[in-house]
Amino acid sequence: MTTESEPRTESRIPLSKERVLRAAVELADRAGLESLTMRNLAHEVGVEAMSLYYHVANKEAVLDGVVDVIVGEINEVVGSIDGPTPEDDWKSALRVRILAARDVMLAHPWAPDVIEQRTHMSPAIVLYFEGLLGIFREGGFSYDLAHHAMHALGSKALGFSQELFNPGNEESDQSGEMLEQFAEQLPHLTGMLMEIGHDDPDSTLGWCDDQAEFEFSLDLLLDGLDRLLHAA
Amino acid sequence: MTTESEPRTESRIPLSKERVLRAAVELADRAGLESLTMRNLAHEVGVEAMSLYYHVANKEAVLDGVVDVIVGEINEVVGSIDGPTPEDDWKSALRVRILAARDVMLAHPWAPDVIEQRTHMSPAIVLYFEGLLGIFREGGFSYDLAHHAMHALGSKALGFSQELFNPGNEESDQSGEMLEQFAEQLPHLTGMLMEIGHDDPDSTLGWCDDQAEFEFSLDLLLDGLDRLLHAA
DNA sequence: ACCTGAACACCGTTCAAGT
DNA sequence: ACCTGAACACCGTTCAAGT
Repeated sequence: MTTESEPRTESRIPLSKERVLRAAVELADRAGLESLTMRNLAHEVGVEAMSLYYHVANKEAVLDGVVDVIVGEINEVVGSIDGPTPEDDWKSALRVRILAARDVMLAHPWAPDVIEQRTHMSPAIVLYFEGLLGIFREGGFSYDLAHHAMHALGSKALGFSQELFNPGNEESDQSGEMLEQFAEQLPHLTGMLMEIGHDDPDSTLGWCDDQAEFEFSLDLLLDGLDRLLHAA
Repeated sequence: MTTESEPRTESRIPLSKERVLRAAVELADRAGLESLTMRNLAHEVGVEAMSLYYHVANKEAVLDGVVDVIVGEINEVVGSIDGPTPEDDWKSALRVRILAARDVMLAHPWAPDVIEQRTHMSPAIVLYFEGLLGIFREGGFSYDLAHHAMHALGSKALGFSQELFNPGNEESDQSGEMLEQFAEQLPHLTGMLMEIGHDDPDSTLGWCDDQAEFEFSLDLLLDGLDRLLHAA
Protein backbone atom coordinates (compact mmCIF):
# COMPACT_ATOMS: atom_id res chain seq x y z
CA MET A 1 0.00 0.00 0.00
CA THR A 2 2.39 2.72 1.22
CA THR A 3 5.40 1.23 -0.46
CA GLU A 4 6.36 4.40 -2.31
CA SER A 5 5.42 7.21 0.02
CA GLU A 6 7.44 6.54 3.15
CA PRO A 7 10.70 4.59 3.00
CA ARG A 8 10.27 2.62 6.21
CA THR A 9 13.85 1.68 6.96
CA GLU A 10 13.28 -2.06 6.79
CA SER A 11 11.14 -2.31 3.65
CA ARG A 12 13.88 -0.49 1.77
CA ILE A 13 16.62 -3.02 2.20
CA PRO A 14 16.32 -5.85 -0.32
CA LEU A 15 14.84 -9.16 0.65
CA SER A 16 17.06 -11.90 1.99
CA LYS A 17 16.61 -15.53 2.88
CA GLU A 18 16.89 -14.60 6.54
CA ARG A 19 14.12 -12.01 6.34
CA VAL A 20 11.89 -14.45 4.46
CA LEU A 21 12.38 -17.09 7.14
CA ARG A 22 11.80 -14.69 10.01
CA ALA A 23 8.61 -13.50 8.33
CA ALA A 24 7.52 -17.11 7.88
CA VAL A 25 7.91 -17.78 11.60
CA GLU A 26 5.95 -14.63 12.47
CA LEU A 27 3.22 -15.51 10.00
CA ALA A 28 2.83 -19.02 11.39
CA ASP A 29 2.88 -17.69 14.96
CA ARG A 30 0.15 -15.22 14.20
CA ALA A 31 -2.10 -17.04 11.71
CA GLY A 32 -1.24 -20.72 11.98
CA LEU A 33 0.58 -23.16 9.75
CA GLU A 34 -2.19 -23.38 7.19
CA SER A 35 -1.72 -19.69 6.50
CA LEU A 36 1.92 -20.18 5.63
CA THR A 37 1.54 -20.17 1.84
CA MET A 38 4.00 -18.71 -0.61
CA ARG A 39 1.48 -16.06 -1.59
CA ASN A 40 0.75 -15.04 2.00
CA LEU A 41 4.41 -15.08 2.86
CA ALA A 42 5.21 -12.84 -0.10
CA HIS A 43 2.51 -10.39 0.92
CA GLU A 44 3.95 -10.45 4.43
CA VAL A 45 7.28 -9.09 3.20
CA GLY A 46 5.69 -6.73 0.67
CA VAL A 47 6.54 -8.54 -2.50
CA GLU A 48 4.95 -10.76 -5.14
CA ALA A 49 4.92 -14.52 -4.60
CA MET A 50 7.34 -15.25 -7.38
CA SER A 51 10.00 -13.00 -5.89
CA LEU A 52 10.44 -15.44 -3.03
CA TYR A 53 11.93 -17.96 -5.42
CA TYR A 54 14.87 -15.69 -5.93
CA HIS A 55 15.82 -16.22 -2.27
CA VAL A 56 14.62 -19.74 -1.53
CA ALA A 57 14.49 -22.79 -3.77
CA ASN A 58 10.88 -23.71 -3.00
CA LYS A 59 8.43 -24.11 -0.18
CA GLU A 60 10.25 -27.13 1.23
CA ALA A 61 13.30 -24.90 1.63
CA VAL A 62 11.15 -22.40 3.52
CA LEU A 63 9.94 -25.10 5.90
CA ASP A 64 13.45 -26.47 6.35
CA GLY A 65 14.68 -22.98 7.08
CA VAL A 66 11.89 -22.30 9.52
CA VAL A 67 12.82 -25.39 11.50
CA ASP A 68 16.40 -24.22 11.53
CA VAL A 69 15.30 -20.86 12.95
CA ILE A 70 13.27 -22.46 15.73
CA VAL A 71 15.92 -24.98 16.70
CA GLY A 72 18.47 -22.20 16.44
CA GLU A 73 16.45 -20.43 19.13
CA ILE A 74 16.62 -23.59 21.21
CA ASN A 75 20.36 -23.90 20.79
CA GLU A 76 20.77 -20.32 21.95
CA VAL A 77 18.63 -20.91 25.03
CA VAL A 78 20.24 -24.18 26.08
CA GLY A 79 23.67 -22.65 25.53
CA SER A 80 23.17 -20.35 28.48
CA ILE A 81 21.91 -22.87 31.00
CA ASP A 82 23.90 -23.36 34.13
CA GLY A 83 22.44 -26.36 35.87
CA PRO A 84 24.21 -29.36 37.33
CA THR A 85 27.04 -30.76 35.21
CA PRO A 86 26.34 -34.03 33.37
CA GLU A 87 29.13 -35.70 35.30
CA ASP A 88 27.38 -34.94 38.56
CA ASP A 89 23.81 -35.54 37.45
CA TRP A 90 23.19 -36.38 33.83
CA LYS A 91 19.46 -36.76 34.40
CA SER A 92 18.97 -33.24 35.70
CA ALA A 93 21.29 -31.79 33.08
CA LEU A 94 19.28 -33.44 30.32
CA ARG A 95 15.99 -32.62 31.95
CA VAL A 96 16.51 -28.87 32.17
CA ARG A 97 17.80 -28.83 28.61
CA ILE A 98 14.73 -30.61 27.28
CA LEU A 99 12.33 -28.49 29.29
CA ALA A 100 14.06 -25.39 27.97
CA ALA A 101 13.59 -26.68 24.44
CA ARG A 102 9.96 -27.26 25.29
CA ASP A 103 9.53 -23.65 26.32
CA VAL A 104 10.61 -22.57 22.86
CA MET A 105 8.19 -25.05 21.29
CA LEU A 106 5.35 -23.73 23.43
CA ALA A 107 5.97 -20.32 21.87
CA HIS A 108 5.56 -21.85 18.40
CA PRO A 109 2.79 -24.46 18.74
CA TRP A 110 2.81 -25.18 15.00
CA ALA A 111 6.50 -26.09 15.01
CA PRO A 112 6.11 -29.77 16.00
CA ASP A 113 3.93 -30.36 12.95
CA VAL A 114 6.45 -28.97 10.51
CA ILE A 115 9.38 -30.68 12.26
CA GLU A 116 7.68 -34.06 11.93
CA GLN A 117 7.06 -33.44 8.24
CA ARG A 118 10.76 -32.88 7.54
CA THR A 119 12.60 -35.74 5.89
CA HIS A 120 16.12 -34.73 6.85
CA MET A 121 17.84 -33.04 9.76
CA SER A 122 18.64 -29.39 9.70
CA PRO A 123 22.12 -28.28 10.74
CA ALA A 124 20.68 -26.76 13.92
CA ILE A 125 19.15 -30.09 14.91
CA VAL A 126 22.41 -31.89 14.28
CA LEU A 127 24.04 -29.44 16.67
CA TYR A 128 21.31 -29.90 19.24
CA PHE A 129 21.62 -33.68 19.11
CA GLU A 130 25.37 -33.41 19.43
CA GLY A 131 24.76 -31.57 22.67
CA LEU A 132 22.36 -34.20 23.98
CA LEU A 133 24.78 -36.95 23.07
CA GLY A 134 27.48 -35.10 24.94
CA ILE A 135 25.39 -35.15 28.10
CA PHE A 136 24.79 -38.88 27.79
CA ARG A 137 28.45 -39.54 27.23
CA GLU A 138 29.61 -37.38 30.13
CA GLY A 139 27.00 -39.14 32.21
CA GLY A 140 28.73 -42.45 31.50
CA PHE A 141 26.64 -43.86 28.65
CA SER A 142 28.16 -46.09 26.02
CA TYR A 143 27.55 -44.99 22.45
CA ASP A 144 25.22 -47.92 22.05
CA LEU A 145 23.04 -47.10 25.04
CA ALA A 146 23.07 -43.40 24.18
CA HIS A 147 21.89 -44.30 20.70
CA HIS A 148 19.00 -46.30 22.05
CA ALA A 149 18.23 -43.48 24.44
CA MET A 150 17.98 -40.93 21.64
CA HIS A 151 15.54 -43.16 19.81
CA ALA A 152 13.52 -43.75 22.95
CA LEU A 153 13.22 -40.04 23.62
CA GLY A 154 12.08 -39.38 20.08
CA SER A 155 10.32 -36.05 19.76
CA LYS A 156 10.60 -35.55 23.52
CA ALA A 157 14.28 -34.80 22.93
CA LEU A 158 13.15 -31.59 21.24
CA GLY A 159 10.59 -30.79 23.90
CA PHE A 160 7.33 -31.96 22.41
CA SER A 161 5.35 -35.13 22.18
CA GLN A 162 2.82 -35.23 19.38
CA GLU A 163 -0.17 -36.78 21.05
CA LEU A 164 -2.52 -38.78 18.90
CA PHE A 165 -5.60 -36.64 19.18
CA ASN A 166 -6.78 -33.17 19.87
CA PRO A 167 -9.14 -32.95 22.82
CA GLY A 168 -10.91 -29.74 21.77
CA ASN A 169 -13.60 -29.33 19.14
CA GLU A 170 -16.63 -30.65 20.97
CA GLU A 171 -18.84 -30.48 17.88
CA SER A 172 -16.61 -32.60 15.67
CA ASP A 173 -15.57 -35.03 18.37
CA GLN A 174 -17.11 -38.42 17.80
CA SER A 175 -15.52 -39.94 20.90
CA GLY A 176 -17.61 -37.86 23.28
CA GLU A 177 -20.91 -38.95 21.76
CA MET A 178 -19.64 -42.48 21.51
CA LEU A 179 -18.83 -42.55 25.18
CA GLU A 180 -22.31 -41.35 26.09
CA GLN A 181 -24.12 -43.69 23.75
CA PHE A 182 -22.06 -46.79 24.42
CA ALA A 183 -21.03 -46.21 27.99
CA GLU A 184 -21.92 -49.77 28.92
CA GLN A 185 -19.72 -51.16 26.13
CA LEU A 186 -16.81 -48.99 27.24
CA PRO A 187 -16.66 -49.60 30.98
CA HIS A 188 -12.99 -48.80 31.47
CA LEU A 189 -12.96 -45.57 29.49
CA THR A 190 -16.09 -44.27 31.17
CA GLY A 191 -14.73 -45.32 34.53
CA MET A 192 -11.45 -43.55 33.92
CA LEU A 193 -13.07 -40.38 32.68
CA MET A 194 -15.41 -40.25 35.65
CA GLU A 195 -12.52 -40.61 38.03
CA ILE A 196 -9.95 -38.28 36.60
CA GLY A 197 -12.13 -35.90 34.57
CA HIS A 198 -9.88 -35.37 31.66
CA ASP A 199 -10.56 -31.67 31.33
CA ASP A 200 -7.18 -30.20 32.11
CA PRO A 201 -7.72 -26.57 31.14
CA ASP A 202 -4.04 -26.14 30.24
CA SER A 203 -3.43 -28.27 27.17
CA THR A 204 -0.32 -26.40 26.40
CA LEU A 205 0.62 -27.52 22.93
CA GLY A 206 -2.82 -27.74 21.39
CA TRP A 207 -2.92 -31.48 21.88
CA CYS A 208 -3.51 -33.32 25.08
CA ASP A 209 0.18 -32.82 25.64
CA ASP A 210 0.14 -30.84 28.80
CA GLN A 211 3.11 -30.21 30.98
CA ALA A 212 2.31 -32.82 33.61
CA GLU A 213 1.97 -35.66 31.09
CA PHE A 214 5.10 -34.58 29.27
CA GLU A 215 7.15 -34.59 32.45
CA PHE A 216 5.67 -37.90 33.59
CA SER A 217 6.68 -39.59 30.34
CA LEU A 218 10.05 -37.88 30.28
CA ASP A 219 10.90 -38.95 33.82
CA LEU A 220 9.67 -42.46 33.15
CA LEU A 221 12.18 -42.70 30.31
CA LEU A 222 15.02 -40.99 32.14
CA ASP A 223 14.59 -43.19 35.21
CA GLY A 224 14.50 -46.29 33.03
CA LEU A 225 17.65 -45.24 31.22
CA ASP A 226 19.37 -44.52 34.51
CA ARG A 227 18.63 -48.06 35.66
CA LEU A 228 20.05 -49.50 32.44
CA LEU A 229 23.12 -47.32 32.88
CA HIS A 230 23.82 -48.61 36.37
CA ALA A 231 22.90 -52.19 35.49
CA ALA A 232 25.61 -52.31 32.82
CA MET B 1 -12.58 -47.92 -20.37
CA THR B 2 -14.58 -51.17 -20.49
CA THR B 3 -17.32 -49.85 -18.29
CA GLU B 4 -20.12 -50.68 -20.71
CA SER B 5 -18.99 -53.83 -22.48
CA GLU B 6 -18.55 -56.37 -19.72
CA PRO B 7 -20.54 -56.09 -16.51
CA ARG B 8 -17.78 -57.13 -14.14
CA THR B 9 -19.81 -58.14 -11.12
CA GLU B 10 -18.32 -55.51 -8.83
CA SER B 11 -18.34 -52.45 -11.07
CA ARG B 12 -22.06 -52.96 -11.56
CA ILE B 13 -23.13 -52.50 -7.99
CA PRO B 14 -23.42 -48.84 -7.05
CA LEU B 15 -20.72 -47.11 -5.09
CA SER B 16 -20.84 -47.12 -1.33
CA LYS B 17 -18.90 -45.44 1.43
CA GLU B 18 -17.34 -48.80 2.27
CA ARG B 19 -16.09 -49.36 -1.27
CA VAL B 20 -14.71 -45.83 -1.43
CA LEU B 21 -12.77 -46.35 1.78
CA ARG B 22 -11.43 -49.73 0.76
CA ALA B 23 -10.31 -48.25 -2.55
CA ALA B 24 -8.63 -45.41 -0.68
CA VAL B 25 -6.61 -47.86 1.41
CA GLU B 26 -5.57 -49.81 -1.68
CA LEU B 27 -4.60 -46.64 -3.50
CA ALA B 28 -2.45 -45.42 -0.61
CA ASP B 29 -0.88 -48.88 -0.24
CA ARG B 30 0.05 -48.96 -3.90
CA ALA B 31 0.89 -45.37 -4.75
CA GLY B 32 1.52 -43.58 -1.46
CA LEU B 33 -0.38 -41.04 0.54
CA GLU B 34 0.35 -38.17 -1.82
CA SER B 35 -1.51 -40.05 -4.55
CA LEU B 36 -4.65 -40.19 -2.45
CA THR B 37 -6.50 -37.28 -4.08
CA MET B 38 -10.21 -37.13 -4.67
CA ARG B 39 -9.64 -37.24 -8.42
CA ASN B 40 -7.36 -40.29 -8.24
CA LEU B 41 -9.68 -42.01 -5.82
CA ALA B 42 -12.64 -41.43 -8.11
CA HIS B 43 -10.73 -42.85 -11.06
CA GLU B 44 -9.85 -45.83 -8.90
CA VAL B 45 -13.52 -46.74 -8.45
CA GLY B 46 -14.43 -45.84 -12.05
CA VAL B 47 -16.33 -42.65 -11.39
CA GLU B 48 -15.91 -38.89 -11.67
CA ALA B 49 -14.44 -36.99 -8.74
CA MET B 50 -17.68 -35.23 -7.87
CA SER B 51 -19.53 -38.49 -7.45
CA LEU B 52 -17.52 -39.24 -4.34
CA TYR B 53 -19.25 -36.42 -2.55
CA TYR B 54 -22.48 -38.31 -2.74
CA HIS B 55 -20.99 -40.96 -0.44
CA VAL B 56 -18.58 -39.01 1.73
CA ALA B 57 -18.81 -35.49 3.07
CA ASN B 58 -15.33 -34.42 2.00
CA LYS B 59 -11.72 -35.50 1.99
CA GLU B 60 -11.41 -35.26 5.75
CA ALA B 61 -14.20 -37.83 5.98
CA VAL B 62 -12.24 -40.09 3.64
CA LEU B 63 -9.16 -39.83 5.83
CA ASP B 64 -11.18 -40.40 8.99
CA GLY B 65 -12.77 -43.43 7.39
CA VAL B 66 -9.46 -44.80 6.22
CA VAL B 67 -8.11 -44.65 9.77
CA ASP B 68 -11.20 -46.47 10.93
CA VAL B 69 -10.57 -49.21 8.36
CA ILE B 70 -6.95 -49.68 9.44
CA VAL B 71 -7.67 -49.67 13.16
CA GLY B 72 -10.60 -51.95 12.45
CA GLU B 73 -8.08 -54.39 11.00
CA ILE B 74 -6.07 -54.05 14.19
CA ASN B 75 -9.09 -54.70 16.38
CA GLU B 76 -9.83 -57.84 14.40
CA VAL B 77 -6.27 -59.10 14.76
CA VAL B 78 -5.92 -58.38 18.47
CA GLY B 79 -9.32 -59.95 19.08
CA SER B 80 -7.95 -63.36 18.19
CA ILE B 81 -4.79 -63.29 20.26
CA ASP B 82 -4.40 -65.90 22.93
CA GLY B 83 -1.42 -64.94 24.96
CA PRO B 84 -1.05 -64.73 28.71
CA THR B 85 -3.96 -63.18 30.57
CA PRO B 86 -3.47 -59.65 31.89
CA GLU B 87 -4.02 -60.91 35.42
CA ASP B 88 -1.05 -63.24 35.09
CA ASP B 89 1.23 -60.97 33.09
CA TRP B 90 -0.10 -57.59 31.98
CA LYS B 91 3.20 -56.66 30.38
CA SER B 92 3.25 -59.61 28.01
CA ALA B 93 -0.46 -59.25 27.27
CA LEU B 94 0.02 -55.63 26.32
CA ARG B 95 3.22 -56.31 24.46
CA VAL B 96 1.81 -58.91 22.08
CA ARG B 97 -1.20 -56.70 21.45
CA ILE B 98 0.94 -53.70 20.54
CA LEU B 99 3.28 -55.73 18.37
CA ALA B 100 0.26 -57.15 16.56
CA ALA B 101 -0.99 -53.63 15.93
CA ARG B 102 2.45 -52.81 14.64
CA ASP B 103 2.27 -55.63 12.11
CA VAL B 104 -0.84 -54.05 10.65
CA MET B 105 0.87 -50.67 10.53
CA LEU B 106 3.86 -52.17 8.75
CA ALA B 107 1.47 -53.29 6.01
CA HIS B 108 0.29 -49.67 5.61
CA PRO B 109 3.38 -47.53 6.09
CA TRP B 110 1.48 -44.33 5.24
CA ALA B 111 -1.07 -44.92 8.00
CA PRO B 112 0.91 -43.29 10.86
CA ASP B 113 1.05 -40.04 8.91
CA VAL B 114 -2.70 -39.82 8.42
CA ILE B 115 -3.42 -40.96 11.98
CA GLU B 116 -1.29 -38.18 13.38
CA GLN B 117 -3.07 -35.65 11.21
CA ARG B 118 -6.49 -36.57 12.64
CA THR B 119 -7.97 -34.20 15.15
CA HIS B 120 -10.44 -36.57 16.77
CA MET B 121 -10.63 -40.26 17.57
CA SER B 122 -12.37 -42.68 15.31
CA PRO B 123 -14.78 -45.19 16.85
CA ALA B 124 -12.33 -47.99 16.11
CA ILE B 125 -9.61 -46.25 18.05
CA VAL B 126 -11.91 -45.68 21.01
CA LEU B 127 -12.56 -49.42 21.01
CA TYR B 128 -8.86 -50.20 20.76
CA PHE B 129 -8.03 -47.91 23.66
CA GLU B 130 -10.81 -49.45 25.71
CA GLY B 131 -9.07 -52.77 25.21
CA LEU B 132 -5.69 -51.42 26.27
CA LEU B 133 -7.22 -49.81 29.34
CA GLY B 134 -8.79 -53.13 30.21
CA ILE B 135 -5.39 -54.79 30.21
CA PHE B 136 -3.96 -52.14 32.51
CA ARG B 137 -6.91 -52.44 34.87
CA GLU B 138 -6.80 -56.22 35.00
CA GLY B 139 -3.09 -55.90 35.60
CA GLY B 140 -3.82 -53.93 38.74
CA PHE B 141 -3.39 -50.32 37.56
CA SER B 142 -5.37 -47.50 39.09
CA TYR B 143 -7.25 -45.35 36.60
CA ASP B 144 -4.80 -42.56 37.31
CA LEU B 145 -1.70 -44.61 36.57
CA ALA B 146 -3.33 -46.23 33.55
CA HIS B 147 -4.10 -42.76 32.23
CA HIS B 148 -0.52 -41.66 32.57
CA ALA B 149 0.56 -44.91 30.97
CA MET B 150 -1.60 -44.31 27.89
CA HIS B 151 -0.09 -40.87 27.47
CA ALA B 152 3.41 -42.22 27.94
CA LEU B 153 2.89 -44.86 25.29
CA GLY B 154 1.57 -42.30 22.83
CA SER B 155 1.72 -43.55 19.27
CA LYS B 156 3.47 -46.71 20.46
CA ALA B 157 0.09 -47.84 21.76
CA LEU B 158 -0.95 -48.18 18.13
CA GLY B 159 2.25 -49.86 17.05
CA PHE B 160 4.27 -47.05 15.53
CA SER B 161 6.63 -44.35 16.66
CA GLN B 162 7.03 -41.49 14.29
CA GLU B 163 10.73 -40.88 14.36
CA LEU B 164 11.95 -37.37 13.73
CA PHE B 165 13.81 -37.95 10.51
CA ASN B 166 14.06 -40.18 7.54
CA PRO B 167 17.47 -41.75 7.13
CA GLY B 168 17.24 -42.37 3.39
CA ASN B 169 17.69 -39.86 0.59
CA GLU B 170 21.43 -39.50 0.51
CA GLU B 171 21.33 -36.65 -2.00
CA SER B 172 19.04 -34.43 0.06
CA ASP B 173 20.52 -35.30 3.41
CA GLN B 174 22.41 -32.37 4.83
CA SER B 175 23.38 -34.21 7.98
CA GLY B 176 25.72 -36.58 6.13
CA GLU B 177 27.71 -33.80 4.53
CA MET B 178 27.66 -31.86 7.74
CA LEU B 179 29.14 -34.79 9.62
CA GLU B 180 31.93 -35.12 7.10
CA GLN B 181 32.73 -31.43 6.93
CA PHE B 182 32.47 -30.68 10.62
CA ALA B 183 33.53 -33.97 12.11
CA GLU B 184 35.82 -32.25 14.56
CA GLN B 185 33.00 -29.98 15.78
CA LEU B 186 30.73 -33.01 16.26
CA PRO B 187 32.89 -35.44 18.18
CA HIS B 188 30.11 -37.38 19.86
CA LEU B 189 27.99 -37.89 16.75
CA THR B 190 30.93 -38.96 14.65
CA GLY B 191 32.10 -41.21 17.44
CA MET B 192 28.73 -42.82 17.75
CA LEU B 193 28.31 -43.34 14.04
CA MET B 194 31.74 -44.89 13.74
CA GLU B 195 30.99 -47.31 16.53
CA ILE B 196 27.50 -48.43 15.73
CA GLY B 197 27.35 -47.76 11.99
CA HIS B 198 23.77 -46.65 11.81
CA ASP B 199 23.01 -48.44 8.58
CA ASP B 200 20.39 -50.95 9.65
CA PRO B 201 19.16 -52.24 6.31
CA ASP B 202 15.71 -52.93 7.70
CA SER B 203 14.15 -49.57 8.46
CA THR B 204 10.73 -51.05 8.54
CA LEU B 205 8.41 -48.09 8.66
CA GLY B 206 10.24 -45.73 6.36
CA TRP B 207 11.73 -43.83 9.25
CA CYS B 208 14.60 -44.89 11.42
CA ASP B 209 11.93 -46.76 13.35
CA ASP B 210 13.14 -50.28 13.03
CA GLN B 211 11.84 -53.15 15.04
CA ALA B 212 14.73 -53.27 17.51
CA GLU B 213 14.43 -49.61 18.47
CA PHE B 214 10.67 -49.87 18.77
CA GLU B 215 10.89 -52.82 21.11
CA PHE B 216 13.67 -51.22 23.12
CA SER B 217 11.58 -48.10 23.74
CA LEU B 218 8.44 -50.11 24.39
CA ASP B 219 10.11 -52.34 26.96
CA LEU B 220 11.75 -49.34 28.60
CA LEU B 221 8.29 -47.87 29.14
CA LEU B 222 6.63 -51.11 30.17
CA ASP B 223 9.36 -51.90 32.69
CA GLY B 224 9.13 -48.41 34.10
CA LEU B 225 5.37 -48.66 34.45
CA ASP B 226 5.70 -52.03 36.14
CA ARG B 227 8.00 -50.51 38.71
CA LEU B 228 5.54 -47.72 39.38
CA LEU B 229 2.76 -50.28 39.70
CA HIS B 230 4.59 -52.27 42.35
CA ALA B 231 5.90 -49.19 44.12
CA ALA B 232 2.36 -47.95 44.73
C1' DA C 1 20.92 -8.26 -9.06
C1' DC C 2 16.36 -8.29 -7.95
C1' DC C 3 11.54 -8.39 -8.88
C1' DT C 4 7.14 -9.25 -11.67
C1' DG C 5 2.80 -10.83 -14.83
C1' DA C 6 0.93 -14.23 -17.06
C1' DA C 7 0.34 -18.85 -17.30
C1' DC C 8 0.42 -23.93 -16.10
C1' DA C 9 -0.77 -27.97 -13.69
C1' DC C 10 -2.58 -29.31 -9.98
C1' DC C 11 -5.77 -29.28 -5.56
C1' DG C 12 -10.73 -29.66 -2.96
C1' DT C 13 -15.26 -28.30 -3.62
C1' DT C 14 -20.12 -26.13 -5.14
C1' DC C 15 -23.92 -26.17 -7.91
C1' DA C 16 -27.10 -26.85 -11.29
C1' DA C 17 -28.12 -30.32 -14.31
C1' DG C 18 -28.58 -34.80 -16.23
C1' DT C 19 -30.54 -40.02 -16.00
C1' DA D 1 -31.13 -42.35 -6.05
C1' DC D 2 -27.00 -41.76 -8.15
C1' DC D 3 -23.79 -39.57 -11.13
C1' DT D 4 -21.72 -35.66 -14.04
C1' DG D 5 -19.66 -31.07 -16.52
C1' DA D 6 -18.45 -26.82 -15.91
C1' DA D 7 -16.71 -23.67 -12.92
C1' DC D 8 -14.59 -21.52 -8.68
C1' DA D 9 -11.07 -20.48 -5.44
C1' DC D 10 -7.23 -21.84 -4.10
C1' DC D 11 -2.28 -24.14 -4.24
C1' DG D 12 3.11 -24.35 -5.78
C1' DT D 13 5.85 -23.32 -9.55
C1' DT D 14 8.09 -22.05 -14.46
C1' DC D 15 9.47 -18.84 -17.62
C1' DA D 16 10.20 -15.00 -20.18
C1' DA D 17 10.32 -10.36 -19.30
C1' DG D 18 10.96 -6.11 -16.98
C1' DT D 19 14.14 -2.55 -14.14
